[in-house]
Amino acid sequence: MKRERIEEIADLLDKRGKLTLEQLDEQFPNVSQMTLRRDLFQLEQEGRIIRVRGGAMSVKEVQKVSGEPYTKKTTIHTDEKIKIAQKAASLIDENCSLFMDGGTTAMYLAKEMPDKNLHIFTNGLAVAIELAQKKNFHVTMLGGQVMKDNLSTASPVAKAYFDNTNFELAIISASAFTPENGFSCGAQIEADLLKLVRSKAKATYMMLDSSKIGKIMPYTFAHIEDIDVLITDDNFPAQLKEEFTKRNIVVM
Amino acid sequence: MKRERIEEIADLLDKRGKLTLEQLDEQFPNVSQMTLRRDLFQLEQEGRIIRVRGGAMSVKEVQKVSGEPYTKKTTIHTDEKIKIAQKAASLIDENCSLFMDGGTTAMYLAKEMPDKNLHIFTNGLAVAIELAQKKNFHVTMLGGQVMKDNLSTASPVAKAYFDNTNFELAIISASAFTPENGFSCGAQIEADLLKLVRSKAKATYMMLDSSKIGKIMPYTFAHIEDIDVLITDDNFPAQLKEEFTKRNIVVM
DNA sequence: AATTATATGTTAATATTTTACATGAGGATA
DNA sequence: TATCCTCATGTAAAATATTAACATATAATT
Repeated sequence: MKRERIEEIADLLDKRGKLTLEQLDEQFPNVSQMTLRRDLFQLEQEGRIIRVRGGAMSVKEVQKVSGEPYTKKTTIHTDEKIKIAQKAASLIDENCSLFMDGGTTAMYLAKEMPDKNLHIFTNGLAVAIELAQKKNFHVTMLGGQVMKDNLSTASPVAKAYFDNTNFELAIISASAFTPENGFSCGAQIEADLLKLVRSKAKATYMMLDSSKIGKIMPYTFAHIEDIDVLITDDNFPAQLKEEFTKRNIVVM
Repeated sequence: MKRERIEEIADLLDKRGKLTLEQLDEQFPNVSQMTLRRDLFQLEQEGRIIRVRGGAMSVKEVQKVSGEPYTKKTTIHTDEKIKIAQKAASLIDENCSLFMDGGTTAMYLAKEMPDKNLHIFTNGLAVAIELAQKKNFHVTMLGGQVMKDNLSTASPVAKAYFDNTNFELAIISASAFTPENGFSCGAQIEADLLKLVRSKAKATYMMLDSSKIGKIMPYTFAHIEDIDVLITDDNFPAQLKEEFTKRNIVVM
């Protein structure tokens, strides 16, 4: 009953963003202010809220203030990305070994994935940290030069890693896509890595939100026929979908 | 000059994550607390910090997914570690190539380091992210299995990376130290990596806050005579210092 | 140099938070 | 069931931090 109240407070704070002790007192008339204070203290210990003079605020609220911690992109496509991530997460079986890239969508995927026994390789620093939160994951970080814009690594030496390792699945995403130029990204070294990953994996799942369509980036790392499953959002053009399905590529 | 001070406060907060008014007062002895309060108020208005009882914290700090989480209990040894980090930072020359480990002290060091042209290798995920914030740093992440407790990587394959790379300096820290057992840590694979790093570096600087002294962890990766400089705090026992200096190791 | 406006300092008043101790509810044990 | 124990909660005083109000200084403008 203590725990329930605390969770209720946390929910309320996530919803409202910020609450004064007075407001909390109104919401919970049957306990004293001191108890509420102690609850807030505990939530603070758990890292879920920040106590400020007069009350407390939700950590989530603060995190919202200026969008993604490491990308400047505003969160317009956030909802789509989360949905794509959820779809992708539903495709992952237990006891499998897979590669994830270091992009924003992968970040959401990392959060959505169930905490099952999985071996995961990634070249994303933030993704690796997120994955490391899950008890049952075995996470392997690929080394290499750190790209500051997307906090991923890439290195010609990565090949050395892959020589001893196997994964069934590659779940990756692209910065840009057109039917003619395929899936592309902004760095040569990254493209090389992704090609390598593709060749190593038994299957490649591509996560692509529709905002990427029609854009071209300098380095292509895959063409339509190179992938097995395309995971996208509802705005994906029907005629483009045709292009994939007629090549026996699942679009979802 | 008001603006300058405010920016300085903001920088400091981004670096430290959190500051008490008392700490701020020490940093700015020529203005009154009230002025500092007003500065904090303004920064809060600008959405860059959050004022909490006793002081303030950086929004960036809160936005950080993990790394050095604000959740972690305000460690007593924080101030010592910052001082150690500052000493270490003062030793780093421009245009040099160095290795840093993934520990907490390294995290502080990453924040304290001046944004000069440097090549830095690290096995710490959070450290790499922190280093990537600096424009002039060339950061290379070592790959390997991610250790969840300290967000570092280690791998037998790391050797492959080191074959092609050189660094002059290794700045590392240990989880435990005794004169008999030397510098030790909690994972075999980590010890192996650190030994490798030592052997590869022209000089090894060890950061050790005095709380580590007298503790023993399972895997020793260096003995007293293996290091060149010991960077520690004021509580470092004088007789132990003797042990180092008589071997021509600089203690600072 | 005079006059504003802005920034800073000082202290008292106010509000919040913490501490310390008291009470009560529920659970386990004999 | 009585007793002891632990944990959650309540109360009020004490400690601490914040704000408000006013005084003074500094910089800026004419």
